[in-house]
Amino acid sequence: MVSSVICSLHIQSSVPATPNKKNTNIETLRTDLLYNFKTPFELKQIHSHIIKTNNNEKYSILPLNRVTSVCALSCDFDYAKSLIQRVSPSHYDEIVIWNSCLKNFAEGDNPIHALLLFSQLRLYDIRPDTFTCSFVLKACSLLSHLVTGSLVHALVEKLGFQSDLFLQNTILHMYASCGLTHVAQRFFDKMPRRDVVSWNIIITHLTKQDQIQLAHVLFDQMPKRSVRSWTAMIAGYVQCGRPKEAIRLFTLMEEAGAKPNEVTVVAVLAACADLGALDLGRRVHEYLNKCSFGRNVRVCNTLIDMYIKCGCLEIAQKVFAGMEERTIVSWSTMIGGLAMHGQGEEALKLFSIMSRIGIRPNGVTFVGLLHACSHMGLINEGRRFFSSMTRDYGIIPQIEHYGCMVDLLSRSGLLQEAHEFIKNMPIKANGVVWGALLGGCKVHKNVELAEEAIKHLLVLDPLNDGYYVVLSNIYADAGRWEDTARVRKLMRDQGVKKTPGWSSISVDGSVHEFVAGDATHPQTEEIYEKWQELLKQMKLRGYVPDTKVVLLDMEEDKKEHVLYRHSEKLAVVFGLMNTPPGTPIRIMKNLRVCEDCHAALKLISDINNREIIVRDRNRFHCFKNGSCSCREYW
DNA sequence: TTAGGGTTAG
Repeated sequence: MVSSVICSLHIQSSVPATPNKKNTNIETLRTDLLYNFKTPFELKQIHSHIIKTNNNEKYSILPLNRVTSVCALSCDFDYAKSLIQRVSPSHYDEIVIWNSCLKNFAEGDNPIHALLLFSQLRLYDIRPDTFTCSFVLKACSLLSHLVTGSLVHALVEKLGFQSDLFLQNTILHMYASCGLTHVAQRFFDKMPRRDVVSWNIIITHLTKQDQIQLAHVLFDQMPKRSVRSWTAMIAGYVQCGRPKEAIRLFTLMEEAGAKPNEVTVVAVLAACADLGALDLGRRVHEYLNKCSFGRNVRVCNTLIDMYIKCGCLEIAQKVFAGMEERTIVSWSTMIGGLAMHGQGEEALKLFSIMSRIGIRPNGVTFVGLLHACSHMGLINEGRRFFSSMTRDYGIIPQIEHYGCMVDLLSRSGLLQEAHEFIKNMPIKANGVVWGALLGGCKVHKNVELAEEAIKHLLVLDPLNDGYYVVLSNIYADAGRWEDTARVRKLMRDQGVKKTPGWSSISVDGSVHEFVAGDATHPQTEEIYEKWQELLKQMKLRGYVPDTKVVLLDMEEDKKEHVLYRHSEKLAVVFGLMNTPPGTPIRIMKNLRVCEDCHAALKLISDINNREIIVRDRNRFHCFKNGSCSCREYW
């Protein structure tokens, strides 16, 4: 291709110089060629053309970035060097040109090229300046390349660049990126001068190392904070699973008058998603509508995730539909969200649309798809997706995918096949995988396999109370009360305590949290009165309390009493009393919904003509007109 | 021509 264009350049040199349309096109071609050569060979062809046509002024428009990039990593370093000197020796310092090339490499797809070029520069005795060091250190940070990083650090000292604060920060960042917390901390402590960037680097690093408390101590000590300082702490709290602290800090940030940017917003929305804090999430959305970054893809992706996890699937769909640009994260979030909300068919439809327009799925997309299949009992479809991910897309299944497959098979009652599947897995099964089998054993009442699953779970995840509870339920279901007692004793012996269940509901911006048997809420009396009223109506419609879910040794009527005070029932009754008729009631729960509450909430939704949306530990249940979106599959 | 932060599975 290039040769033919070179040829046309030769032809052009013989045609009259009168400007015409054809000439302009050939000029464009010439310029294209000058800017688009890809190999040293092509560059040399251009070079020879310049020499042959004696067109020396062309040297001045040779794109230097391209000349250096194309030659730097080939064996033509000498050639590039000589060409740089020819191009414009009076205007440019040679190192500036190499720095520009280093910058492109460090910020490009293969930062290793920056390190290779740097070694060439050293080999040719080209003296680095502060910029050179900074770009190479950036590449070292990206590659966690400690060897070169330390070498450049030593060079910085040797060349006397220690007073350059920019470089000091870059070195600090390099040590942090290489995971050398102690070295980074010592370096930070010894820095003769620090600015807000130095503090931000060390704080961000500590939050990533789960040292959030130490990070907060430094945050409090900072002489001056920037938006990035606030953002680093807020994002740090979200990443280490403390969304409440993240939101508290965001409130302080607003009070301090700092203006959130797109990264702050992503962190805050993620915290809202974790907590189900819809009110704040909505407020952030309103803020976004007035901001320049309201259309940022990552911001929109997190916004979608927030609405999904706060139970507002339709708004999430609207945000998704309105996006100008979508990434695979947008599609995967939406597919997973639909599955979580029991809209499996919609999830699969969205995947077809995505495939049709040529978007390539990733591993997370398949987790969503497999969830969708699992919740709809689409065994063969799930099997097809599982084999397609490797065959068609080269994605190696991870433990999450195996977990989904075991869940799919177990829920459908194919327990033996699920067990075989686990035994044949190329990677070691974890607690989630065996837990999925145990869950299937509960639904399909298979005591023997449940015992096999628990044997593994006691080793893999001995402190997880949920597994003991499920096994105990399985025994209770089979009328094996002695075994139920044995599981409870095992729990006691192992020092495992049942996680107290709680449910929360947000009304007018305040969150009301209820635990089982709650008597602390100011409206307790009214709530229980309303419940008794409701219970009568429910019983008229055939509600029978399912006391087997109560694992305590007590008489039946007492068990009923315990059952009636489950946290989600209290939260729903509170919701009925304190929200306008006809509006949806949104509940968040830390554990899975029990069978009795599930049956009760279906009836309550019908009696009161209310949509009740419950987010439990695993998924959403949307109760409406007496049925649930999970179709009893949970 | 140089420094620091973000999204989906749980």
